[in-house]
Amino acid sequence: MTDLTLGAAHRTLRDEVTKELRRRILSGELAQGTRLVEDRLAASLGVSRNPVRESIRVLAAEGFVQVVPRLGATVATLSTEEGEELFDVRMAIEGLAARLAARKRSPDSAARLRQVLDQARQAVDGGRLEAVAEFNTAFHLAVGEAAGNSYLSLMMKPMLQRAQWIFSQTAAARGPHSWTEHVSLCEAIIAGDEDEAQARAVAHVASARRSFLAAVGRTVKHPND
Amino acid sequence: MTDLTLGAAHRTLRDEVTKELRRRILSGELAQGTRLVEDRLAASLGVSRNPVRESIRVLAAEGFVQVVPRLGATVATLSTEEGEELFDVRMAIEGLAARLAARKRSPDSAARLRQVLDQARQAVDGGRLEAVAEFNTAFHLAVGEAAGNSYLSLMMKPMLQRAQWIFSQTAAARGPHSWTEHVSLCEAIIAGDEDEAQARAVAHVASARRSFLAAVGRTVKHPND
DNA sequence: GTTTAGGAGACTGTATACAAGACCAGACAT
DNA sequence: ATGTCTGGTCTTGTATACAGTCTCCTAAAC
Repeated sequence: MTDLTLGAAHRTLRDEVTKELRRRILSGELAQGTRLVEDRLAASLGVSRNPVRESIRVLAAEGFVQVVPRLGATVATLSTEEGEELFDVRMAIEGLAARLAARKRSPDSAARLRQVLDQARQAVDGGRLEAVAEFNTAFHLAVGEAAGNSYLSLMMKPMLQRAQWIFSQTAAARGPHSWTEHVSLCEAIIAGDEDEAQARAVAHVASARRSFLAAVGRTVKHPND
Repeated sequence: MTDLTLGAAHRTLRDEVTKELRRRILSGELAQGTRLVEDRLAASLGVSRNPVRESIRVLAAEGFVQVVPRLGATVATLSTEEGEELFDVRMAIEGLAARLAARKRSPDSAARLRQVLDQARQAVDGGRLEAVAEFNTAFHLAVGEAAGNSYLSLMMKPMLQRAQWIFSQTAAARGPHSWTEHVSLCEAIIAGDEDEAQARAVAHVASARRSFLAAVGRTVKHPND
């Protein structure tokens, strides 16, 4: 009898392409505004145009790609203002996520949060910057998962990836304070203190916003407005 | 000189199919859990499978469709708990939207809000229930647009459509109090009173939650403020 | 009676083919 | 020089074709 029909987790080219394109965008390998020509992408990935097209639609729905009918798709552009705007949304969403996570605290989610924090710490110790960014996103997402709200999780995933994108684009690395903020947020959630958890989450995002603005002030000139 | 290269707003089958499938889902024409067979949909819409496939990916990203590789797509199912969970997210998001809209108030957005409210009122007077639902969603979306936050708008559109879906599924029609709540929220935004606007928005969503729970036939509890 | 092998049909995943729109460059007219 | 026509080319939109896999039904074996 077939043994793994459930656990198979089939790999489709479409999913692989989506992951790869998203990775290229988040890493900056595909710069903002880059034209996404289906033929070229398909050739460079060794697949046909169909999986590429479907991936582009998904990335467009997530906000990473802009599509204009008949004119093609480009990597979305992110003005400084749009980057800053995201932090407002994050404070609202992640504040809610932290509050709900504290309310619904469970041994499982606590273990999951600690696990991700530990992976992040190891990445920090190892100086693996790209892994740090990954686990940072994973931690915030784990908070969302701990909230036990499916639509919240659905929303948060692209939102957090977008935040990761913004940081990679602006070269705004977070310092060690980001780590301590994660720890205290994690503790508040595990302790079940809703108000404290929400406050920690909001403060953390506000702190990230300051890092972002500082980095923008350093590195970016303002040719447009 | 070329006359309309910009305003063309090209129609693609993909967009038409996406709109039509979303409409069928929101209207309940496609019930929860319905299998979405690409061949059949393509035939019923008079197109090939490709536009249908791309539409399904988009609807999946928006949360209306669940896709399992190699097994196909189905209309998402919405448990009572998941339906209720959405209201938590809405309170956070729409509260933020109302606050930002009040902060960024402008004659344009005020006119837009009043326009949608007027359309909604006409639909109410005419007893056009499906139009009422449409304009209700449009009003909430207009608040999001008035906030002047592009990512917030991007998030809110599927979220509000999902809310509309939930109401159509549970036959939880909102009474006239929904109308007066809209008006007072609109006024608070135009007046620029951030705290009042946010409070009105949160209260409105809370009111919607009560209608939902009443329709579902469960006792209203107050797990959160 | 229950279980298991196997095969037919159905459906998805992927590739290829064709049609139509958009861009670019050069020719031509004004 | 400016403008606009025209052909060629590139790219997207859509359709079709084929391969792989899943489901389900049937039948044989225990």
